[in-house]
Amino acid sequence: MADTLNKLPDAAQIAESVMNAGFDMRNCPVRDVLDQISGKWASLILLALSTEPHRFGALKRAVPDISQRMLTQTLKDLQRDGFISRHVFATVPPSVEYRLTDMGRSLMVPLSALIGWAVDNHAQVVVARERFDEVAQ
Amino acid sequence: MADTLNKLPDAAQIAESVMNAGFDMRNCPVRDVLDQISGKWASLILLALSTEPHRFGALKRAVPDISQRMLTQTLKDLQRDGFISRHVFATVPPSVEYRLTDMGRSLMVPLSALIGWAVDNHAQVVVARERFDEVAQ
DNA sequence: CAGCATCCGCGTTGATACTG
DNA sequence: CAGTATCAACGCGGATGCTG
Repeated sequence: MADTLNKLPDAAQIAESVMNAGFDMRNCPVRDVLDQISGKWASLILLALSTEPHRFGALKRAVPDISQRMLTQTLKDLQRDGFISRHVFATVPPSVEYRLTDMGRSLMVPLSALIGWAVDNHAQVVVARERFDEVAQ
Repeated sequence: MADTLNKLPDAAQIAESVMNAGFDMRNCPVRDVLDQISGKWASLILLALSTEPHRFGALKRAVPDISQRMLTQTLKDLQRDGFISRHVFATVPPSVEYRLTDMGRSLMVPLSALIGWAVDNHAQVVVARERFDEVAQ
C-alpha cells in the first residue's frame, strides 16, 4: 500500500470520468453521500462492523470515546442511508445487533482503501502540518 | 465500477489488516485525516484540482455554491495538511494558482474511488432514505 | 441492555463589507 | 484578483438523567 504513488494515472482517470459523467457539483451526490460517512463517528462504526456484526454495547466498547447519544444517532443515520441493518432479538434483557448491508459492504471497498491510506500516511500529514504552522509562526 | 460487490473480500481484508495493524481508535489517524477531506468543500476542491491546477477565481467558479470565506479557509487547511500547494505570481492584478502536491495526488487514488462510488450509488442511497422515512412516518 | 429526552456550549458556516 | 475582518445563525456533539 506504500506504492499508491505509482497508481496516479488510475486516480486521474477516475476523477476525469467523474467530472465528465454529467457531474453536477450543485445537487452534489458526493456531499450527499460523503457527508454521512464523514461524520465524526460513522467511519469508525462502519469499520468495526466490517469485520463482524456487533451489538449496541459491543459497538460502544469498540469505538471507545463515543457517547451513547452519538452512537444511537449515527447508527440511525447509517441505517437510514441503507449501509447497516438492525436486528432486534426479543430476549430478556433485549439485545440488538447491527450489521453491514450489501450496500454497506460495497461502500467499504473504497472506504477501507481510503482508511488504509489515512493510516499509512498519517505521519506525513502531521509533519506537513507542523512545518506549515512553523512557517506561519 | 458496478461490480464493486464482487470485490468484497478485498475490502474485508483491508479492514481487517487496518484493525490489526495496531490501529487505535483513540488517537485516531482516520478521523485526523478524514475530518479534513470530508469537510463540506474539501473533496470538491480536491476533485477540481485533480484534473489541472486552478486559480482562486477559477476554483470559485468550479465549485459553484462555495463562499469566498470557505474557499479561502478550506484551501488553507488543505495546504496545511500538505495536499495542495500555493503559487503566487507577482503580476498585476495578482494571480495565485493552486495545485495538488504529490501527497495530494496520492490521496486522490482512494478518494476518487470513493467519489466514484458515491456517484454510482447515489440513487440507491436516496431510495433507502425514502423507504426509511416512509416507515418511520 | 439499549435506548430516548433535555439542556447547552462551541465550532462551523454564511452574509456582508472592506483591502493590497 | 485574491483575499481579510466582523457578525450572526445554526447544528453538531457532549453531559446528564430517565425508561421499557
